[in-house]
Amino acid sequence: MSVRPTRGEGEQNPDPRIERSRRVIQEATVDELAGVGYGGLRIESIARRAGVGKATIYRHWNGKQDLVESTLAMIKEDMVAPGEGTVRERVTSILTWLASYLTDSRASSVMPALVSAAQFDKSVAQFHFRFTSERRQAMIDLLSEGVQTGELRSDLDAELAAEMLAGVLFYRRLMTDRPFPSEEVGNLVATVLGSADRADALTI
Amino acid sequence: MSVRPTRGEGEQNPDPRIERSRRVIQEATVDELAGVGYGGLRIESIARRAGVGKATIYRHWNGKQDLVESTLAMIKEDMVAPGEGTVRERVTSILTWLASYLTDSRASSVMPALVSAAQFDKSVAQFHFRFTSERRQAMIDLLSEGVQTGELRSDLDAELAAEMLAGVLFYRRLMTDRPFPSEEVGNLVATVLGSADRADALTI
Amino acid sequence: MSVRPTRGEGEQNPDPRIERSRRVIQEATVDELAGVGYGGLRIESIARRAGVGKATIYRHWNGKQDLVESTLAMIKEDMVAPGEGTVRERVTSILTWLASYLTDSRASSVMPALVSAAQFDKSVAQFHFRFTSERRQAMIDLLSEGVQTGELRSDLDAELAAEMLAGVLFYRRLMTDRPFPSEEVGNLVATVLGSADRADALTI
Amino acid sequence: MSVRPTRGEGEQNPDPRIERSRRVIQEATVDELAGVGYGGLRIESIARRAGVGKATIYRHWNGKQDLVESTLAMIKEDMVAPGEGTVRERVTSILTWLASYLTDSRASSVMPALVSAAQFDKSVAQFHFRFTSERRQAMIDLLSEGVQTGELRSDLDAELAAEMLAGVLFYRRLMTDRPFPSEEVGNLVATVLGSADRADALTI
DNA sequence: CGCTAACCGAGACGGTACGTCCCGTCTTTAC
DNA sequence: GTAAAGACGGGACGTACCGTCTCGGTTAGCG
Repeated sequence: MSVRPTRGEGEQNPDPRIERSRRVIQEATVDELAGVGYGGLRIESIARRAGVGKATIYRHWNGKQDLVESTLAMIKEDMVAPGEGTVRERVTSILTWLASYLTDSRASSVMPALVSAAQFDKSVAQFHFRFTSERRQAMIDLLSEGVQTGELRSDLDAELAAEMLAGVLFYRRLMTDRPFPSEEVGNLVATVLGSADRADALTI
Repeated sequence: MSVRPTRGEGEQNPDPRIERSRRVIQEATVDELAGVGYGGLRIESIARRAGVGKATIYRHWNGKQDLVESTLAMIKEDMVAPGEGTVRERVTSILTWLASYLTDSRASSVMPALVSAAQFDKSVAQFHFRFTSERRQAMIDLLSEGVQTGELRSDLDAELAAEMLAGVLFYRRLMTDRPFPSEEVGNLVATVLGSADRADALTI
Repeated sequence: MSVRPTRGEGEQNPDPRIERSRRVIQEATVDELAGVGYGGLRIESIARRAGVGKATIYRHWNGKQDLVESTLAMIKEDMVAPGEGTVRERVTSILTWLASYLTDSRASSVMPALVSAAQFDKSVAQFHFRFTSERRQAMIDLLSEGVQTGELRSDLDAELAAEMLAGVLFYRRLMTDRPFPSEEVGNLVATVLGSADRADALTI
Repeated sequence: MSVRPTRGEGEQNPDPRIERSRRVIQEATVDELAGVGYGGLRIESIARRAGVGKATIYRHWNGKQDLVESTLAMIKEDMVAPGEGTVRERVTSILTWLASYLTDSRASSVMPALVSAAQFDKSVAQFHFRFTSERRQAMIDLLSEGVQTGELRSDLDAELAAEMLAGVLFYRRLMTDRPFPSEEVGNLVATVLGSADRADALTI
């Protein structure tokens, strides 16, 4: 947890320098994370890049871990809204976003750092696993909805399907040097959920 | 590349102290990696744990990266042989091993470290991706064999299926705190390849 | 020089808060100086002890050096008036006061700090040497008066005698852990000036 | 006390780098002390001036105080031997050396720093007072010898005379900007001990 | 079997980054 | 306008490791 968490809406005007410091430091942190990863992160580099004193970082966060956690939480805010349409369309939309997020986004380069840090840092782990869990649950809910409405075949294991869909994307991002291209998401969805025009005949 | 690469079989007797030093240092490295990850790795800790001088490590490897790479290559040797039986059985056997490898093995705890290091270290990346690729290709070959012999349905996309199978396991290991249990590998295989007794009716 | 020097008597009423701030800050400064010396002086400690904001100190003084200088000048005001009686009595009286000043006074504990600071700080040096010089000149004048009136022997070197008298006291204060006891001042004066009853026989 | 005190004669060859490091660091320390005093001393400045890593200083000393103490002890070694001749000649010789030491010597500029530090630092105090005491005792012994041999008048208070002699020199060094010139030492000695050719007529 | 060269542990070295403390400046809010 | 509170950029603190180096003390295996 950061020393001084983002304030609630009801509070008075704080010193605007605080806002500014937190912002420039987090921006520098994202850049550094993307460039050298969690392990290579240097507080002094962040301070230098942000043009602040090292003490200013420690004034707002308790250390590298705290800073990274809070910065990742900030990035998470950028997450897409679900969208509209059939379940199949919404699933495709979410996965397309995820694929491009893992392919292009500056923020995505912190994912490997996060995966690694989560193994050895309790609080990073909590953040990482909770965040993943939320994303996954949203997908499971969506798939369950499709099963209930009959759009998806009735014997679909929503949980396993969700893990296969996400699994392929993360496998390609983390274990290979060829991230899953967003153009092929349609193909992946068709494979896991069955193609739309033969939905009645499909088994997975 | 290590300063003194593992010798081929044809070489003369080296000083046995060298052999011993390399061994105890790599053992200590595995223990440290499992305990604190790649980022937390300290050469001095390894030296202390191995009971050797720091210089002895640098005498045999060029640094942390070189040492870790060579140590991981050593671990890789432990990889299972394919086994026998039907394609479905062999696939299940490999995945069961992989699941338990990712769940239990001391060595598995270096996987997250490897994932992270691969992003920022060219040579670790090369090692990591090549190793993954070999594993994946073996699986693809196996699935293709199944398609050709008619054991698996003809429209199976071997590559995508391989990525789904492995993807679920790695997703669970890297992105969640509940690694995929080896007991459920049969279920996973049935879902992706279709259950054996209805193989003719399955589409993936 | 302090930013806002102590006002002369003719000035308008200043904000009484200013007067109060200056006072409590200087009191805290004396306490800190006595406690940790010039080198260990911390502006933040003074502010905390005085119960004022750090900025308040900088509003009235330009920094540590300025604050200390102005504080020492304040202490100096406490200096004794010469007194009355024979020259020998007045000399004894002044030295007795000086001995007890160097032995007991809270303020005396800043003397070593002053000695040290004078070597490296031009303005502290000016203050320190001027103050010492005034004290010394008063003593020389007094001794010269004694020589002229015939109370002291005619070949007395007033300047050297003054330095011997003060020298012993300061030597004991600064160079040993046994300050010169005020009870023995009579003995010292007798040694340097000759004992009163044999004044005609004495040579120094 | 320094972490690794100067070794005894019987020991084996140590790493010669240790000797060298201690030397260049102490040389740099003397220079810095002379330049900025004890209060202004910066470990990083010493390290920079000596061309060593900061850690090397902490490898050999426990901190600023320890380093300064050990450095002053080193300087003390340079102290003159008593010399020969009559007591009066030897006293004059010692004081002449002390006067020039306090006037010229690079090392003398650490004296004010020492005086100040002794007030607030127990171990510096011990060193400072002990050193002063040894010097003073040597002078007292010398004067006592003169009294016993009849070279000096019998009613001389050796202790007080020693303090007057040293007192004048230190008073001039520490309390004024005009250190006592070594050429006038003869005059001072004559005043305190009586001039040689009228020794029988002298008091004090 | 003894010599010599390689290998070893130990740890000093010049560095870099850590997280903490204080400096002197600057900004805000309360009175 | 003055004050308390405290954020800010800067820089030194003392610690922990880095990767390099030097040192004697083994130990191997060739002569």
